[in-house]
Amino acid sequence: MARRVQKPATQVTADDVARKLGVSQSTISRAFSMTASISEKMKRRVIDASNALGYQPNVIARSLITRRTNMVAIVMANLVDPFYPVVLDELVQQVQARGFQTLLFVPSPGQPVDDIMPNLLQYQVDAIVLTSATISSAMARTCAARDTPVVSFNRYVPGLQIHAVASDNIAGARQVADYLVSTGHERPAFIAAQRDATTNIDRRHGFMSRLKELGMPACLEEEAGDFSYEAGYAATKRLLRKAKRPDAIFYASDIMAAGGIDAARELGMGVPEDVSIVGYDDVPMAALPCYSLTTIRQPVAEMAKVAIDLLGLADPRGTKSAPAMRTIMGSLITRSSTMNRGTAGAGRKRKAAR
Amino acid sequence: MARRVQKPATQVTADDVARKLGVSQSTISRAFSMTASISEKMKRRVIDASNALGYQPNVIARSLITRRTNMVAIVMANLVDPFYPVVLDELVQQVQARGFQTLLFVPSPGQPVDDIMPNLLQYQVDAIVLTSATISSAMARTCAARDTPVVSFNRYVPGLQIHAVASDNIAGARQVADYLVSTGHERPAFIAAQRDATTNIDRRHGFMSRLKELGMPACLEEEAGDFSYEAGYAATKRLLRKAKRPDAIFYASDIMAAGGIDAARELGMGVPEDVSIVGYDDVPMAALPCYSLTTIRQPVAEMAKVAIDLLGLADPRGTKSAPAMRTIMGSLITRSSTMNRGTAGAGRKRKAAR
DNA sequence: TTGAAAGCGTTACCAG
DNA sequence: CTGGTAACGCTTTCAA
Repeated sequence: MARRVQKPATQVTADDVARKLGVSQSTISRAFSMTASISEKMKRRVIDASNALGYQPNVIARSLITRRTNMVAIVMANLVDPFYPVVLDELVQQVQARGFQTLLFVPSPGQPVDDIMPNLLQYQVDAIVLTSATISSAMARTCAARDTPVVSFNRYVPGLQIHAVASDNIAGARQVADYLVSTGHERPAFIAAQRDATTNIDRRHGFMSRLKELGMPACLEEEAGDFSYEAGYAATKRLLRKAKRPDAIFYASDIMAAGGIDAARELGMGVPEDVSIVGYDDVPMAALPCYSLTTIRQPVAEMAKVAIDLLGLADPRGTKSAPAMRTIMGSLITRSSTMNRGTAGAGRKRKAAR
Repeated sequence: MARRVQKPATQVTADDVARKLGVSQSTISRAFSMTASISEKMKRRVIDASNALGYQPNVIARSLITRRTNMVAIVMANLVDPFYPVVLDELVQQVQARGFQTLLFVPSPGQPVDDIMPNLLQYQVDAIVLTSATISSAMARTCAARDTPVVSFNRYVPGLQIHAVASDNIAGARQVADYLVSTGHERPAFIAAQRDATTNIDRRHGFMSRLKELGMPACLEEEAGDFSYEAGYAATKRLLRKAKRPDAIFYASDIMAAGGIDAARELGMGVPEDVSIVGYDDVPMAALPCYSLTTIRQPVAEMAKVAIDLLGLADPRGTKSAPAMRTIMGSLITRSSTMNRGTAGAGRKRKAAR
């Protein structure tokens, strides 16, 4: 039996196609470019021969000379919170729709994003999307010097010279305050996540300041520490065990609110009978019957579109726009984790009278 | 005021560093290679000068000559099912831990993976991971010809010449059958997802065949159509409205089972009092108090490790191993969506007697 | 250990 | 419209 000769497994190049057709290698290149001029007939011959030989242009070699890799880096610091798979999905769709590919980076827990940036820049990505993560201003300058646009999704750092897209957290939180007051709640509380996250800061501030405007006395507050189910659960237990219990709790995020609902129920309290619960994000989970969570819906698809648009991928070497901050309006989705407690003053009586 | 000259924004190359140091460009290259021989002193000088100038090797240029991009493509057909974010997280961690980067592809709904493979191969990725997706045998041959290893995660196609990793779906489903029978269930049912998905086929078969072995009469069955909450919900409503109702339902996946629990409750039935519910995957959601779902836990971290190991990324141009199929044992996690209905025969009486 | 030179596979420019 | 030739930024022989 003849020993099978090992196939070289070397890749088919434009030269191979050129040789087969007896034309120059440049011609092969032109057949795959939409700007170069080439006759229809020749183009057909090249395409056919390429298919026959299994030739595909090597985009790595191409990007060496065009200086564009057609890759967008997406940094995802968090895949556990159910909000982020949705975000990733939308971002990737937007990237791919523009003919680009996604290079995904997931920092290991605790790893600062600045650490992975050099690595990422080595790959010569055409743009960078950061989700729930920020970089130092030094790193922002490095990116600017390289003409690599950066957009921060769902977070921003005031003064940092990069693009940013977020839902209007302040306006959203104000809507929650308006809604809770108009439905007769009298002792609202806020459960906070990371102190320094802009999402947390703005939602807290919008909520608190609007309550004050509405003449509501001091709002209760509890620090959960981070945006997790467990943190929301624990903070809620602490809060509801206090003497002066709130009749409504607004959380910095949906997943925290879910933990809150479960905590309240475990304490024998009804949601919304004893306490109304409001989240922020409108993750898929919020619509489940066991939570049926009133929340602010983040328009993720639109936010993703705006974010990718800001990168200006369309115009190669085009004018990089100045860092812009875009905030997009969310909308209040009312479900059954909240209830109308009667207009302020009439209070519980009105409900009982029905 | 002098008009500022526009910075060329050209990247710093090894040549720039070489010029500054008065050495050859090869020396710069050697300083960043761990195999090349270079004096410690020179290496220091190069590294220092590189930092000063902000030089970082261009990995794109490197990969053109090394023929390795250090990129692994991950194809994620589904990010909606909560099982997949977990999978993606683990896979990316494994990829990054080996010093590789992830090129992520999300096919648009309905787009066959075969369509995006050429695109993906153009990027010269060193390996490919497919999750809940399959490719044609022609495409598998193309990859083999290019020496690009492919592993299918959580799905396999018998006879297809690519690696595959999955939990032992047959054994897992058998465990469910054993458990339900031993806890006194007498009318088990199975709710199926896609007919052609190997996960569905194996879970169904393992369950059915074990029930038969245990002398259980014909198992009820309902087709949900796909692996979604909505499909599980709808199929459960159909099933529970029938005259002969099951006392336990095993679903092809957790998210379907969650839909099932909600459907049962909506019909006024108690879970587990009226019907026990069992899922498969052990997604984070399964542990929530409102579902507290009995399920088979897929050892995702271990599966991801095995999958990436199969790609043989460690040895460059090394011996590509023959296509292997690895199945990994899952474990039964019992929670309160199931209950003990007493040993068969004693049946409900025993429970009532307590 | 170091330098010079030859590629890697492509695009882009310049003649014809 | 087509063919030659010079990059792109790097790694890798081969000599010195």
